[in-house]
Amino acid sequence: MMDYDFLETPIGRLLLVCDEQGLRHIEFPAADQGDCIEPGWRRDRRHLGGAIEQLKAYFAGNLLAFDIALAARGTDFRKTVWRELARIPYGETISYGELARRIGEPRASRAVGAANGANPLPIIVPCHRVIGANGKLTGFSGGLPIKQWLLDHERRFAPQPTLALAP
Amino acid sequence: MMDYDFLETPIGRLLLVCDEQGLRHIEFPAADQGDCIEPGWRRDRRHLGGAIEQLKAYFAGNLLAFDIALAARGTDFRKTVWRELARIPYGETISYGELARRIGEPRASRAVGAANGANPLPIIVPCHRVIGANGKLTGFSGGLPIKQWLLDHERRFAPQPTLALAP
DNA sequence: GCATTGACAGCCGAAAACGGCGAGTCTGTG
DNA sequence: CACAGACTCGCCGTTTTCGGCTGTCAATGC
Repeated sequence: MMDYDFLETPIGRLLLVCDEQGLRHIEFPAADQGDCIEPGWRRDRRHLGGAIEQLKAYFAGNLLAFDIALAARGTDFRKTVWRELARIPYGETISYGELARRIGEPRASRAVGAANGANPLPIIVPCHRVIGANGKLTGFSGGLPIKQWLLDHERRFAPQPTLALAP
Repeated sequence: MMDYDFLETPIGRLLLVCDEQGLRHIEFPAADQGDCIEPGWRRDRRHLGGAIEQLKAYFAGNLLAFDIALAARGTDFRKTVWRELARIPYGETISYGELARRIGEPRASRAVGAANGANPLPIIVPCHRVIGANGKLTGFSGGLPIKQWLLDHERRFAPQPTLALAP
C-alpha cells in the first residue's frame, strides 16, 4: 500500500511517497509535467507526518540531520552509495571521486555519478552535497539551480567552526 | 459421443466438454462470442459430474489437486509439457524456462509458451502457474486478469509453510 | 502434396551504449 | 609563464539491444 502527499517548499512543490516500511520516493513534479502518481496509491499523510515535519524544519534552517525510516529500492551498489551519501555532514561537499574512494571503489567515480542520479530521495539523502572534482555542480534531478539553492541554504545555516586564528 | 455443459464460477461461465475417455476441453465462452459448441454434441452432465464437483471445490478453496480422467489431444511435445504442468504444486509458480528445463529441453522455453497456449484444459492443467522469468504474467487464454485471479486465489488458500525464523 | 516462412504466452548471454567522473594533454590567450 | 577551456581516454555499474535457440500451425509458393 502506497501513500503520497505534497509539500510546499521554498524550492517548489514536493511529492512524497511512502509504504509501510518508510519513505520510498521524493519528486519535483514541476520538473515532469505528469503527476507521477500511479493508480492504487492513496493520498494520505498519516504515515508521512515525520517526513513532512522534518522537511519543514530543514527548510526553516532548524534541522541538520534527518531521522526517518527510509525504504529506497535499488541495486546493492546503489544502496552502498546512498548510505555513504547520508554520512556527508550538513553544509559540506565532496567530489564524486572522493565518494568512490570512501566506499572502497576508487575508480568507480562515474558509476557513483549514475547512482547519484538514481537517488530516489533527494534532499533527505543528500546527493546535492556531491560536486565535480573541479568544483562544478554538473547535475541534479531537480535541476542545477535547486542544487545551488540547497548548498547555499546549508552554507547559511551550517554551524561555523570557531575560528582558531593564530594570535 | 461428446457431452457438454456449463458451470458458473467466480471468473465467469465455463464450458466443459468430455467424451467416453474423459475431459476433453474447457473454455471461457465469454472470451469468444460464439458458443463453441459443435453439432452432434449433447448437453448432458452425467459424465461431467466429477469435474463439476471438483471445480466447485477448487473455487471454494477446498481442493488443492484435481483427480479426474483427462482426454486432452495434442502432439507428443505438448502432452509432455501438459504432464509437467500438472506437477506444479498448488500455489506455486515457475518460469517458462524452468518448465523447459524440467522436461529436458532447456532451450525450448518459447515452444513451452506455445504449448501452454494450446492447453485445452485450463485451471485443471495449471498453465496459469507458469510466468515469465522476470515475474510478469505475459499471457493466458482467458485473459491476464483471470490468470492473476487464479494465482491470488491459490496464494490465499495455499498451505503456508511454518515460518522458521532464527530466534 | 511438399518445402518454406513467419508468428507466437520466452530466455540467456554477450556486446554496446550511456551517464551528474577524473586525470592528463593540448591550445589559444593575456 | 599561468591558466582556463576543449579534447581524449580509461574507468565503472546499469540499461538496452540483439541473436540464437525451440515446436506448432497457418499461410504461402511450387
